[in-house]
Amino acid sequence: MKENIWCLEDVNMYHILCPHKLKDFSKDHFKNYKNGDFIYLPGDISKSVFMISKGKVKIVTYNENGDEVVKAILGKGELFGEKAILGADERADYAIACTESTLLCPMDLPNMYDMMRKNEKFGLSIYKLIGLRIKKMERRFESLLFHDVRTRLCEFIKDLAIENGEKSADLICINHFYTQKDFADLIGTKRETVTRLFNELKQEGIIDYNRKQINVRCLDRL
Amino acid sequence: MKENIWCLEDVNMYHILCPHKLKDFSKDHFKNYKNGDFIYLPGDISKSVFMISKGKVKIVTYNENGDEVVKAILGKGELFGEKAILGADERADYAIACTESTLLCPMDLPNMYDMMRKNEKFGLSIYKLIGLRIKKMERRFESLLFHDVRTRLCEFIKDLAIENGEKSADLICINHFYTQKDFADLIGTKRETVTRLFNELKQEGIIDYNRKQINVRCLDRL
DNA sequence: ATGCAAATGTGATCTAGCTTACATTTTAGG
DNA sequence: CCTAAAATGTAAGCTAGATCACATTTGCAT
Repeated sequence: MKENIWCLEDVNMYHILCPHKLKDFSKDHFKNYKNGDFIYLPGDISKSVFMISKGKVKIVTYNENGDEVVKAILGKGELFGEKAILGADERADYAIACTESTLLCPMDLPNMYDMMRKNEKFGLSIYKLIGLRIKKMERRFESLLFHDVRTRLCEFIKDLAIENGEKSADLICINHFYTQKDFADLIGTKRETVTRLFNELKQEGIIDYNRKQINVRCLDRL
Repeated sequence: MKENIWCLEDVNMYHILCPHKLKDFSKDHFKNYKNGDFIYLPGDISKSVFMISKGKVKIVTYNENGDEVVKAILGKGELFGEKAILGADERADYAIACTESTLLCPMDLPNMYDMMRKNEKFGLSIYKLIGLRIKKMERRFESLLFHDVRTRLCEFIKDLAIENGEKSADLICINHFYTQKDFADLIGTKRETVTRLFNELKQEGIIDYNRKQINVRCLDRL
């Protein structure tokens, strides 16, 4: 339910931020990316923020051992690169389109600031979005501190179900773009453990799954 | 290095934000708190943000098992309750003064917003501060994901040394307000483990310590 | 001063989840 | 259509750090 509220708010954000409704952004165009295209790289100067209009985007870094670590997979209506607003002048990670024809709306920073000053509603929306991001991060952090791996995975799937799930009859169907390695990165564990847990949950009749779908049988047992 | 820069920036913030320099805040006064005083409680409506002018403030929550968990201990020039700016209307944790005569400058939200709109420099400072907070959080998060407990404790002490340490001859002296339980909470481990590690580091001649001081003998071996 | 609660110290288990080490299945690209 | 690479599956063994169970020290309140 908390999630539900957030989710609604997210949608709201999209309507407010979506440049179709914001003539001031008329200069900016939507940009199309193919699967695998880099949107930005670490070290690039941050001169814009992106709103996803269609498709999925992966945010990725490399840790000190050189392993690739997925930090987030974002979808329609979500903002990224938003640390630019907060004064980061260099990108710190990779943003990679991970769907064919990913449609993004880049929003120019100076423009952005201008709008935030002039348009109260817009400004507040941005704050709220950032606030939401912080809340999410804190939630993840606390989950990492206090919950074991299984609980974390269940929470993650639950969130996915609520945000992207399609309710059909008695089960919720999640179409996603995560590999088991991605799940592992995002909840802070190893791939093998994720595999084990997925099978455990399947055995227990809580979920069914294949590479790109999870079907949740009982949300409340997650 | 990076820490140093952050630290400097923090100080900068203080100069910009400190209400002495901001006549628009003339209505707001400094407020004095005694050791143990509650500044706010979970559920309180968030109508202001606080800047610490003197003393220390503990931010505390209770996890689902009902254990008290320290989330941060903040000092002069640091801001807290700033999630109010980002649209949180209720406080989510406890803020407790933990020094005799803790001096705070509460900054009213409506005022704040007003200023942010009118005064470009002020607005940008706020963004930067929040950006800094996010960066810090991400750093902690990554440390939790990738480093073992000992490394995390060392990083924590190193940060303390750089932020609060006083260099005297060949060692850096840190005067602090943390119990071993606090350290444990903040780096995500248990008190017993912290005790063990403190002694380990002492044995190895890297630090010396007592209840309220840590003397770092070799920063680079931490 | 003294007595009690909080903070610290230390050892003996115990275990979740990492590591390692492969096997199998699926997907993409020439 | 075939092959290599990526993604998944599974099992045995190991280890960092949690837990439990106390002892000791410190500081504060009366």
